[in-house]
Amino acid sequence: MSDKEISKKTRRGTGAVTLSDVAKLAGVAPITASRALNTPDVVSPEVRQRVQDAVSKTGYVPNRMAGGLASSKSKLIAAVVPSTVSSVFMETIESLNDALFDAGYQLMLGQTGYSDAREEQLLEAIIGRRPDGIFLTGITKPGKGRTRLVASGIPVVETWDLTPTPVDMLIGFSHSDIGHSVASYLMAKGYKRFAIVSGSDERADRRLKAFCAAVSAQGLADVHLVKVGSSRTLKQGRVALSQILQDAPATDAVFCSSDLLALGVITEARARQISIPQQLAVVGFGDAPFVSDMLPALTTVRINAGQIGQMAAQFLIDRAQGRAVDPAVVDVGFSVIERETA
Amino acid sequence: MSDKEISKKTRRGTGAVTLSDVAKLAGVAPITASRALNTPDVVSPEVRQRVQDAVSKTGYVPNRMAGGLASSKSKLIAAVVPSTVSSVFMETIESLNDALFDAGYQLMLGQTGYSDAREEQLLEAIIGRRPDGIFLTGITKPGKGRTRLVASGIPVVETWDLTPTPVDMLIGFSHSDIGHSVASYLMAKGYKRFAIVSGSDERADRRLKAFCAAVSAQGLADVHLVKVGSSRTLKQGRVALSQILQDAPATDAVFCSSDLLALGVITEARARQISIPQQLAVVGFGDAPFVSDMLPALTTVRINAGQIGQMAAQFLIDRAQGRAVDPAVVDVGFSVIERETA
DNA sequence: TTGAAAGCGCTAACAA
DNA sequence: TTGTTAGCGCTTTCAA
Repeated sequence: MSDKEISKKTRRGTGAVTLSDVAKLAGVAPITASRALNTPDVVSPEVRQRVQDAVSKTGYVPNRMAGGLASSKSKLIAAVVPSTVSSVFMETIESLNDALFDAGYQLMLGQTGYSDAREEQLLEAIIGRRPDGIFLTGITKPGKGRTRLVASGIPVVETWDLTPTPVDMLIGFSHSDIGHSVASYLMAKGYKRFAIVSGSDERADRRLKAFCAAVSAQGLADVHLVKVGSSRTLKQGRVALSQILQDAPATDAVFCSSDLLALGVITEARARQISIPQQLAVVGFGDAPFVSDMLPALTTVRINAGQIGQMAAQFLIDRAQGRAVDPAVVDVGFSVIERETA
Repeated sequence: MSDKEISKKTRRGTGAVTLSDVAKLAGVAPITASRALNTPDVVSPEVRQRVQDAVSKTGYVPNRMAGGLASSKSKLIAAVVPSTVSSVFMETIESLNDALFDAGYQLMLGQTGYSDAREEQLLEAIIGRRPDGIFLTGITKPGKGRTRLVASGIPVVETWDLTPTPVDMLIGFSHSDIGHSVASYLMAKGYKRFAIVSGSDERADRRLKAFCAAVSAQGLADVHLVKVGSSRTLKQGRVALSQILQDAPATDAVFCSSDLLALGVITEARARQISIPQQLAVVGFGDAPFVSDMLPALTTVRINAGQIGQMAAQFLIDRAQGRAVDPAVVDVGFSVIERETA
């Protein structure tokens, strides 16, 4: 009716049901309808009911963009992972997402593909959404991205690593300690000639360096190193073992930077009738859900990925709701899980 | 300065740099700054430069929530998966996300944990964000969720299955055809007594039924069925084979509803010195990246998961930008990949 | 090519 | 407990 009259310079919305529509139907002011939905206890039971009915009748779904703009609370948390298919990180994301959803938050997921340029773009896109928190896999290197992140004032939790200079909160573990522990573990078992099969990322490098340092501290021979790409497939593990056997045939223990690589090494060993762990020991990294039931069961480094996700969710939610988080730096540790391959 | 004067009843924003700040610094109206950023060619080069400089100087990051509210375009796409750790779906999500990001869209990820109630909640939360498109894993059952989805008017692409009654767009393949094809494949190889190890989801059930139908059409013995939970671990595959050997020892071929289950069956067979494929054939589902390099290499059903993600992104973006998508229903098919286990 | 005005749908602040 | 008013930060519409 009145549509025609105000046709001049009137912008129509999407036609979707708005809070005003609901309020009108319930015979209250929009703000009262808002309260009936968001803070029900502050509204009389009768009004609450009328609003509820109006919501049901109209099929109203609140527009969170508008709510977010008005309240400066997006109820959105962004997470950045190198890759989505790698299940090591996704275990964390799964528990993060679960915990967030239960608290009424949505997850935005971005993947960097291990590219710094992409990470930079991604961070800008994320900040543009004004999320209430940001989950990062790994540590942020100094640079434009980090500066923007700090400038945004958005709560950030870095994970999966340790650093003396976190952007904000931190939940991780020491990769150096892992390298050291695995080396010690293997040396204690009497292994003497080591090889490492490693993906090319910075954290794996730190495990590797500590491993080598521990080995040379005992006066043992240099560690033979095989680098694979960032994809870390079973196939690469197989190829790596072939190279090791060719270039360093005396190798009696291999430390792999992922369980899948370890599985590849084991597979290749089986193809060549090399017995594990008698002739060759293998240690993985990650403790993927299936490696405990493999044959032979994989000795590996266990990270409590689910715990990282849960804690991160808690930290982020606490901060989003104005509570302090203390301590804001947590070392969740790791454990070397002894099974059959070493 | 003037802050003090308007202190009464003035709501202050987050203190972040806004478009107005940039505009002021560039000496233009806000709308001109907006145009300089969003439609640069419609603005004079000189003004464009001034605005760019102001952006750099201030570190301005546009508030997409505000932009979205004003333009009714959120540049957000939501995706729903049953679980995040299962890499079958994540391969699709990865390519979906890549394609979306390149087009300036962000991905919101929700997981249902295979629960209908949760899916319902999730859908409501998603619609509240007014995404420009929704990616769904599987087919939406009639119900409140589906009704809301249709009512929202948001472009939807259902995937990973086929149905004569899609909500909107559809990219999938026939699970019945898969069951039938695998049965035919195995029977052609001379296998006669079949078992199925299946997760409890509706799509696996359809593969299973078609498999059984094809088998009984040839007058062969009933298919022995082992159901596992929704988690589908390697361990469950091992347990399943134990059960099969006990309850149906004459079984000569097993069709598993996931590659990981198949890996479990193979592992258990190895533990029991059952030779594959001589004594027992095994077929998986999914063609996970590592199964081709296993020993023995897994015969499985390949789904082009990456293609599904890419197409879905294209469909959703096209529709979000007002272009029609035709055809809106695509069968991407599947293939039975013959390797060593069958 | 630039700008003024209005409003997207909601909530914070204040008042009653 | 309820309502009024004024924005949140941006883009659409219309006018120059």
